[in-house]
Amino acid sequence: MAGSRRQAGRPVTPVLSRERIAQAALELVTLDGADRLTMAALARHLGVAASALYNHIGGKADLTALLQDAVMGSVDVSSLQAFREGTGSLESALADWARSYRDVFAAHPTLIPLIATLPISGAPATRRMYDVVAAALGHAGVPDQRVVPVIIAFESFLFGSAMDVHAPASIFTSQPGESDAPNFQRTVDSFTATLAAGDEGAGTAGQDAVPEAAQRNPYADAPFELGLDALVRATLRLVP
Amino acid sequence: MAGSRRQAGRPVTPVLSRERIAQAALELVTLDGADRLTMAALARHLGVAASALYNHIGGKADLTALLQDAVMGSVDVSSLQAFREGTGSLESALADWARSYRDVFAAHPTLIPLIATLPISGAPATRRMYDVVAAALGHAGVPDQRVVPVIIAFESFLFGSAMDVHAPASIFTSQPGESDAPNFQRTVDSFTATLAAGDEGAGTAGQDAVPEAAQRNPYADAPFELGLDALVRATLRLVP
DNA sequence: ACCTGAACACCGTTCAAGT
DNA sequence: ACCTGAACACCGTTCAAGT
Repeated sequence: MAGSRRQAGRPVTPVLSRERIAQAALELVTLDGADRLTMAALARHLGVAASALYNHIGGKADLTALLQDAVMGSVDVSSLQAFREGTGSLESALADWARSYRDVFAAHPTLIPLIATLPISGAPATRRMYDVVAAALGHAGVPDQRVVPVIIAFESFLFGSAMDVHAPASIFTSQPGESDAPNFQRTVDSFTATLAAGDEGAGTAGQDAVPEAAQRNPYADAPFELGLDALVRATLRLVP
Repeated sequence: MAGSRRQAGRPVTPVLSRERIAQAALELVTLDGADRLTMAALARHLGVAASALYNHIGGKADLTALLQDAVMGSVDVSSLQAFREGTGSLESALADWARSYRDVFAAHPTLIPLIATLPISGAPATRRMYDVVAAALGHAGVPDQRVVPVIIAFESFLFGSAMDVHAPASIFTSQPGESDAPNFQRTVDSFTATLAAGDEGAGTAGQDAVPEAAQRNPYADAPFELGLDALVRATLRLVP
């Protein structure tokens, strides 16, 4: 216990690097959520003092940028790449990419607000992803000046949808007292009833502070597919 | 200076209330952004000690719920209401509502991550808004079990779009060094070129810590209108 | 160059003491 | 019931001191 501390002063071989820090941060976020990603916790996870991190990263904003690239890099663009090379349809390639994108961020919901408003310059993996999407859209015949609006419209929807995955399902369980909003309540009941067939009553279980992916809102998938279909159709309509 | 402090003990007439707190919080957020909304700052704004707030609200989460309702209540649903009563088209009513929704949250971008994942129970103004939307969709002939997915798909897109309004415009100004992502870069140039006509070079001005609405991303509107059109069309397609 | 450990100015929240 | 003020366990960040 007492002897396990590293002595002060420069170690013979560096303990940290931007890569090690990024990886540890991603592990921590995946385990505990971004709320628990503090400089102190990250340092503990790496076995160093918190101040040691500042030898490698500029601060917490810099750490966030590292995380962004690590997460974006795991979005699956293989279908789009294949389409660009002549295999498959734009329709299914876009859908595959969008579902992967949403899944990746649904697995890290607390990261979304951090990442959604971040510039992509200096985030190589992110730029690479955009490039593949742009190339595929161009290959399909979408006019150049329409490509960026398409990508951003998708992205806005994907970020929002990823957040919705973790909206508490209790959105739809109205309190006995509050029977205002009768129109909304009726449509909610109708919607949940259609899902109830073939679904064990998901909702009441797992209340405590469970890590991220735990309480997945079962009502998020139908809206996602509806919006995705709408955006894919709009994109196809842009091809002359 | 020395005599302006309130003495300890219960004041003859209460200084605070949930309403006063909510209003002050909204003022503070509008002025400085949600980052600067701390219990201490809020208390200072109200002229009380921070601990006094806990006599009226449960904590910061409770404060956020108060804010949610205050903000949601300012979304304009009059077009949807008019449509339900027989005036206008669903198409334009939905678009009016969506633009208002986006504008409201674009004015409070830092609030989005807080609100997007919040339950709506116990938020009366929010429930009222949903009710109007649901009633309008029902009046147009959208089947009951499809109403909720439509609303959530819109909402996901609207939250994402509101965030995009405040994405730094520098997303599109690539560093001289990084000329990877050539496909993306070409479409970016093409997009910004089409906007350049009739636009004073927005972008380089206003770097410092300006309050919320200051740096509005000029490239956010075209993607928003594209996605909005896609979702409106998808909604109309649901009417038998 | 790269680490430790103390220090600083914050944060949200609790609680005894006052009226 | 409703306020003050001290206190607690945090936060991110800085910096001298070590090697």
